[in-house]
Amino acid sequence: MPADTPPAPPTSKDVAAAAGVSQSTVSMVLSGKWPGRVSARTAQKVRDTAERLGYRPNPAARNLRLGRTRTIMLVVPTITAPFFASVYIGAARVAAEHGFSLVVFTWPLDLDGPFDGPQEAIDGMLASSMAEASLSGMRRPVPLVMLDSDPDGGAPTVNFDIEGAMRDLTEHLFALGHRRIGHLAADIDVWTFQCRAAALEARVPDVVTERAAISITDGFEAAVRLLSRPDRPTALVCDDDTLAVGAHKAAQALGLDVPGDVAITGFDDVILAEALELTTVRLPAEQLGAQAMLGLLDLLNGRTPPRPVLPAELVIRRSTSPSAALTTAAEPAD
Amino acid sequence: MPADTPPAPPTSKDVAAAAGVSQSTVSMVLSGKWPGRVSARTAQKVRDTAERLGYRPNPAARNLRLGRTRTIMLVVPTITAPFFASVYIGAARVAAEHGFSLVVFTWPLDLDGPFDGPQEAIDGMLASSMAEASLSGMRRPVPLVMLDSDPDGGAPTVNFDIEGAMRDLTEHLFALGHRRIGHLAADIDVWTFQCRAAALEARVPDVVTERAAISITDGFEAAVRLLSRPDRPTALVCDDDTLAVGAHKAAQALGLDVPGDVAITGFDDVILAEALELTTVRLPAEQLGAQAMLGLLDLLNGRTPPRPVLPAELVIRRSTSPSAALTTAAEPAD
DNA sequence: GTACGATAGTCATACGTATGACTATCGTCG
DNA sequence: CGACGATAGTCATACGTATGACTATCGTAC
Repeated sequence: MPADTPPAPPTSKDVAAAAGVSQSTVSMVLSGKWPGRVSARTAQKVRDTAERLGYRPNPAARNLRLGRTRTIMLVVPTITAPFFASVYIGAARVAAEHGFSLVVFTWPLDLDGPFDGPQEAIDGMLASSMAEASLSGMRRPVPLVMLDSDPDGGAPTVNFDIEGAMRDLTEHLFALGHRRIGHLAADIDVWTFQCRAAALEARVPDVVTERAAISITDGFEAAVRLLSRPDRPTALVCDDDTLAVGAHKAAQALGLDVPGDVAITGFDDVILAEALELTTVRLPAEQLGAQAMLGLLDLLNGRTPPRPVLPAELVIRRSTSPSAALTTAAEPAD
Repeated sequence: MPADTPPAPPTSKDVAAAAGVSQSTVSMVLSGKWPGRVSARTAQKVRDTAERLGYRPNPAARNLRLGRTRTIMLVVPTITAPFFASVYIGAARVAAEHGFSLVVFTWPLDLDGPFDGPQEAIDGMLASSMAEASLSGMRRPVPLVMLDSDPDGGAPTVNFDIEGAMRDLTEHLFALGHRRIGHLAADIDVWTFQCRAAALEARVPDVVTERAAISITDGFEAAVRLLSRPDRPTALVCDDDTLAVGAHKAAQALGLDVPGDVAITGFDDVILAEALELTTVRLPAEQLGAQAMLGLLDLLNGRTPPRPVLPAELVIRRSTSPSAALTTAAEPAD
């Protein structure tokens, strides 16, 4: 009596036998290439039996034969941050639309060693600039698109228009009368944050900067330092919404009203910013992932991908509200 | 002149040739099984040349040969929610420790159709209870562990001690003098939320309930309804931190002080709760993912997995602060 | 009637690995 | 000295797919 193992899934050979044709024919029909090699009658018969048997091609066999996996790896420091999760969503959607799947590889920021992820099983990589330093250890060149990274760095990139965002942001603050601006900077030495610092310093002559790890508590401490200065800034520009939350708490702890005594802005527009009604810069993270995936598909098809620069939108909320500033903190400015 | 294609990665055959042995020997040495079939001398020679050539086994060939992929799929409604991202982290860590990789499949809540993810390429699944309804469409039985789902539902589960958490939560609120409690419930019909409602109603006789989709704005509206009742609750228990944020905003909008006029609690303890200083129930999401992955490994090895129930911890913060309640809202209760 | 091009398929093989079946060599024991 | 068990390998094959090389059939044109 045969053991009742779950029946093995049908192979193309099973379909061939059931349809009365050869395995090659099944393969040719289902691949869709080979325009005139199979008659319409036979093709239909094959498709019907494949459907009836519930045939699905074995991915391992296909990968082996074709020498590719249709799998892309996304390398990010963490997937827990909503920003990177959104990047994932955008990239995964485009990947799925093109028959690719996307795996996440989290490469913590505190690991500076060379990359040693599963390189062999993938056709290409999307890598956050925050993982850039680790990419040196690649054993063989893998098609690569960098996210929010130095456009002159060699690999194709997809970027945000940080300068435009910073222009809108500073003009907004200037219009509210802010002149002394503090910069609560992320203490990670990657391109995107360097870019934010440069863009801010280019527009605000006397910016004062404190650096902090991206967390509420570290942002809190750095903001306390900024807000305790004799020449206390009237606005804090934070590199990240999480830091802005810390800054908000710091202001409260020091008895300062937001936005009356100090305006606060974040970056990214994750749900935290909505919850605390923070003015922030909305970075279209899903678009970043989607565009990067499209660029990678270009690369895999031998085309040269574009290097898009995605617009970032200033989202004005209560933490820089002018009315609050005027009614709470000072007389009308003019 | 040969085109300068990137050199193909070395195969076990290349290693065999370089070491002067057969391909079988290479395979036997590197697999580590086959204790006495190869002499120590030869084995070392094979390992050395493999190292020298930078040989890595081709995963597709291995998968084809062994009929498995060492890939697990995690099915969740969204990876953007920090809770599920943490589940992913925990599961991925355990998976990596055992040589498995983890892919994410997001199965949106609004899709009630049968599951049609890439079933063939995986050895097993972890599925959130929020995707449970979709699992009927599986073509062939796949080893499965359910997350935070009905323990009597057939598949192995990993759960939180919701009843214990609700006991701690209600006792905390009772101790603060709260008697009329509103329940801001998630309007998703899955086990975990049914469980929360049941646990709450078992302990609080006259709970009033409003349901809302899990978002700040929907939570806001439902909370407004709750707080506008003639018999306005003095405490709102929310099924989710996101809902609690909406409730917080609703209280503000109605001119109610938190926690003076109304106490608010959330669920999950994501960063939102920290940012708004919400009392909440900390669900160990990473542990959930890790334990589920361990259970799935048991299942794959023919063992019967345990059905752990993970403790949930009450995290008391400002939104139920007793001192604020006493000083702001009312006279001392006794 | 045969040569030929098109049509409609089949055949054989390769991808790289893992493993059951087989073999050669050697030391030892009866 | 022949048999035999252990040791140390090799050989051959299968996994399921895709595809270049090959073949059979037929209608048509010379």
